[in-house]
Amino acid sequence: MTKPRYRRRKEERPAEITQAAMETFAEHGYAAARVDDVAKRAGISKGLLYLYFKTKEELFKAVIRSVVVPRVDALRTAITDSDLSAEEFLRGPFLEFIQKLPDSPARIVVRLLVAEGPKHPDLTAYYYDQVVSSGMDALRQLIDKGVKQGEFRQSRLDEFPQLLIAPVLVSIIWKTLFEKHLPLDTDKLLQTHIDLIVTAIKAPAGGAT
Amino acid sequence: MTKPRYRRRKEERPAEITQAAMETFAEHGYAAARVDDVAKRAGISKGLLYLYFKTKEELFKAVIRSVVVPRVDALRTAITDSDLSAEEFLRGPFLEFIQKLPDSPARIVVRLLVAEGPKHPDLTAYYYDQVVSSGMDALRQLIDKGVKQGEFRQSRLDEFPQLLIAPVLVSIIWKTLFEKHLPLDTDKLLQTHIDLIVTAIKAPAGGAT
DNA sequence: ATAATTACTGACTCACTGGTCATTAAGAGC
DNA sequence: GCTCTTAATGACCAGTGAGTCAGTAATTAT
Repeated sequence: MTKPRYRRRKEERPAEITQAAMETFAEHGYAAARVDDVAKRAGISKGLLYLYFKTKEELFKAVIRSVVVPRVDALRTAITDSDLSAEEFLRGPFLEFIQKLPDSPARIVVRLLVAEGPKHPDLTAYYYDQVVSSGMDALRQLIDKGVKQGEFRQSRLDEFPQLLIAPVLVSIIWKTLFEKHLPLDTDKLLQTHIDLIVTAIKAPAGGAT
Repeated sequence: MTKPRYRRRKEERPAEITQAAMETFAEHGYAAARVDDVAKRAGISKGLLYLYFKTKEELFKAVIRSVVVPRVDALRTAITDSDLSAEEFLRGPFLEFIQKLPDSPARIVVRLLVAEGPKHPDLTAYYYDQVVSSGMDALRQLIDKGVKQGEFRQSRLDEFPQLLIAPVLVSIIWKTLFEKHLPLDTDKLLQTHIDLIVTAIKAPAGGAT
């Protein structure tokens, strides 16, 4: 009755390693995180990790991708599936979506990207294509819809959809740095933000049908 | 006629080293920056650098402080000295101030803080006290003044003054990461933002004198 | 001029960690 | 059971870079 020293689990390893890496990067950042620690956390040897990921940088990219992909899909389907008015969508599903971000792994991604992005141009490009570009398109589309329907007045917001998610960055960075000094009710902050924006761009009363 | 191999310049060294460090950190981030390179850039030996700064971390903190201190003073005096109305102040000096940030060393500070902040609690505390806390106070004061004078309606913006500077973060991070993919007119973005906010909180026509 | 002081140099150490590889053993196939 | 494949190990190597320190030379004091 000798217990085997390990089990072969080819399928599960990559996801487990990625997860372990994310947690380790979250604690120490990319540069200061040791590959050995990632391996330990995943319950494997360093050698095995290098069987699945060629370099530390590859691992890094895999982490980013693993977080980004599902989240983007979620938002995109939410937008296309919905038949709410633009305002209702902003106040409903969109608000909900951004309220989740500050406590999700997105927080770690932001920190990692800001810190390491400039040194990984291909990763930044990937993130830009997958998240930023399509996210902006979706938001612009939403705003334009609101304008066409007469809900919203014409404004320069559709030129800068980034303004809609700016407070998410504030929330994330606040939680990363200042939570201990002064806790921030990010849900309420984001709610307030949406209220302000909608107020600003709402068409004056007496519009179309 | 032998030129001396070096000159003793006790007074100027610290500032020069700090400056060189900021440039080096800007290029590579804190972790990946070599102390040797900072020294070379400052035109001195590594040994001398260690005479002025006990550790790399000390140097890091000195860099942050050197950028932060003058900038905060600038804003604070701007606010207290001005006798403009709240709206005029937002559209004038305040807009000007935040428009300068994305191309100033503040950009580097943000990147460094997001990346390394969690590992340097005392530095984060310092930044919170010197910049965040007093900055928020100043903004809140400004908004309250606007409300008292009847320019602005009561809103939850004074609970979350962060919303006023949120787009600055977007601008900074955009310039750090995505400038090459899609240049961003940050001046116009910030202008748009102020327009929207002012529109949202402006009191309905027919107010006080 | 000479001595005393100290800003400054640069070669060295040493801990650390990313990445390799020879070896081991789990599990599949016969 | 026996053999073969390959998932998995862990000791090792080599590069790197933070921090040290014995010595040097610029400057000041006498």
